[in-house]
This record gives sequence, C-alpha cells and structure tokens, in this order.
Amino acid sequence: MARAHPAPVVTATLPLSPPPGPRQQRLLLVLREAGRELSARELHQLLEAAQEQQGLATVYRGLKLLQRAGLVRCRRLVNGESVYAPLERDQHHLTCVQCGSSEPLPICPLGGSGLGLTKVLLQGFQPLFHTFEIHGLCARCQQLQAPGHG
Amino acid sequence: MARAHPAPVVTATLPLSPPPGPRQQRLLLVLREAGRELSARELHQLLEAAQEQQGLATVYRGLKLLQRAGLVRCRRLVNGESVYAPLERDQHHLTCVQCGSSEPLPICPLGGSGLGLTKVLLQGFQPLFHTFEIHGLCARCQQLQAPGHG
DNA sequence: GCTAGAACGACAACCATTCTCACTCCTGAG
DNA sequence: CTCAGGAGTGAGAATGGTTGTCGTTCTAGC
Ligand SMILES: [Mn+2]
Ligand SMILES: [Mn+2]
Ligand SMILES: [Zn+2]
Ligand SMILES: [Zn+2]
Repeated sequence: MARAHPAPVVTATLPLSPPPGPRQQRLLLVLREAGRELSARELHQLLEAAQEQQGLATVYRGLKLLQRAGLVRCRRLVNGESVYAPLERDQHHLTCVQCGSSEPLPICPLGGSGLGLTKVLLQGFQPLFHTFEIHGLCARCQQLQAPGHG
Repeated sequence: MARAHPAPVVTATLPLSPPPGPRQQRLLLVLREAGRELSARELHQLLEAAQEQQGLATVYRGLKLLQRAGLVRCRRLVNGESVYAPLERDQHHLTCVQCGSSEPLPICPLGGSGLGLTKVLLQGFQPLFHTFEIHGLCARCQQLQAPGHG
C-alpha cells in the first residue's frame, strides 16, 4: 500500500562507481587518518613522506575519481584552494569573508529534520555530497572594522 | 523598498557598515536588475556597456565592500570564478562535479524550519550570508558515465 | 588655488588547477 | 615468452580568476 512516507531523503548516498584502484584507496586512507580536511598539495606531501609518492596531477585525478565514486567531499576555501575529506565526515563551517578563517559549525542542514530533499526536487540529479557554509565576520575582524577603534 | 523579512533566524542579517558609496550602489543596482548571478567580469562589462565603466580591480573592491556590508552574497563556481547576487535573493544550487553545470534548487536549509541557528552556535561570529549546495552528477553526465554505453 | 589622503585603473604578479605529452606499466593475444 | 595496445602516470607548461602594485585622479578642507 502506498502510504505517505516521510519522504526518502536522498542524501548520504550509496557509492556509484566500482571501488577505485589502489592509488585512490591510499588517498582515501590518508584522508581518513587525517583529523582535518586536506588540500591536494598536503595530500601529495603526506604521501611523499610515507614513501608512496604520487604526482600532483595524479592526486588531483584520484580526488576527482573519489568524488564521483561518492567517497570524498570537497569544498573551496576563500583563498582559492580546495580541501578534501571523507564523505562520512559531515562537517560544515563558519567562514570569515574578511580574513578567510574557517571554523567548524556543529550543525548540518540535512542532519535531523531531513529537509525533504525528495527525488522530485532532484529531477534525475544524483547527489553525492553537500556543502553548507555561513559567511560573515569573525569576532576579531568585527573589532578591527569597528568605527571607534581607540 | 522595505521588503518583508520573515526571519527571526539569525541569518538574513542587518547591514553592518554605513551605506556604500555611489560606485558600490551602481554595482548593487546592476546585480539587482540582472536576473542571475554575475561574475566580476560580467559586471565590469555591463557597466562598460552602460557608460559607467569601473576598472576591474575597483569592481572587485566594491564587491568585497558590499559583502561586508551585508548587501551581496557570493559563491564560487566549479571553474573557479566567483559569482555575486543581492543578499535578498535566496537561491541555492545543484552542481555537477563532472561538467560543472549548476542549476537552481528551490529550497533553503534555513528557510522554513529555522534550523536553530542560535547565537550560542555562532559565538560572536556575525553572519552575513550562507551558501548551500548539493554536488553530484547531472542526468547527462550519469548517462555518459554509465558502464554499458551501447 | 593648494595639499593630504582616499579612491581609482592599468597592468604585473600570484598560484591552485588543468593540460600536454612522453614514458611506464599492465594485460591479453598469439 | 613476445609483443602490441591502451590505460595510468608524472614533470612541467599553460591557464585564468583574483589580488597586489603603484602612479594618477578625485575629494574635502583650508
Ligand atoms: Mn551536512
Ligand atoms: Mn538560503
Ligand atoms: Zn575574520
Ligand atoms: Zn554534468
């Protein structure tokens, strides 16, 4: 019977592609062991230190594969560089438009409520991950920008 | 003028800075008249066509001022360029990690529920705007990536 | 009119990312 | 085993949006 389902939320998706090759698995492992988001260059350097070097171009290629496989998420910092993290680490940020600092924000807009991200809205689009960010002024930059600075 | 503001929620914030100068007001006007997000270069060219040219560096400077004043929002496209829109236009997107296409997503994670963006969470951070994006594969790229392609 | 400081604009510099292309490695056929 | 084909790789060049530099122009105050 077609009962009124609580709208099957379509995010937190299943992997699409077959498991990636060994190079990509190494990338994923390093990302999982790191406690934070890593840039492509950091990843490249960490691999180098671990005697498993991969050319920077290869790192970028691998990260793109992992994204398409639904294993890695990515966001761009204000300074232009992209940072990567495992998909299962669901983390968002407060980012200062002035100094670019970015600190964790312990909420997720899709977390509890579900938000009703139905297939109707997605219309054939296959979601892999989401980004949510609040941009504004950090406490320090507010003071520096304040009119009466003393 | 004074648009209805629905929100007890802490986002959709009040302007912080004094009203910007005439150059910035022109930028804001063009952004409001355009039906879509504009890049700095597009803005520069539109102003040129309207006999109100501003150097590209000045356009960037003005956009940063408008952001800090709580009048303009900004997001980065996959190809690296930033696009700008008036703050009151609350729009989010589905973005393809493969081809970079980005189509509107008619929901906002802060819209109805409020999400509980309390001052406790923000801890002195002054929110100006937010970005929310679902990244994945558009219908076309799913087909091209499919295993049995025919 | 004159001066100090802010705003401006043309252009150079920056730098993360992507592209190029020669080379290596793997695989399957013979 | 030998070899051809193709995918994967890596070093370096190219790309391009954004930011920095710095001499010029505008503005306000006297
Ligand atoms: Mn989340
Ligand atoms: Mn919104
Ligand atoms: Zn700041
Ligand atoms: Zn696509």
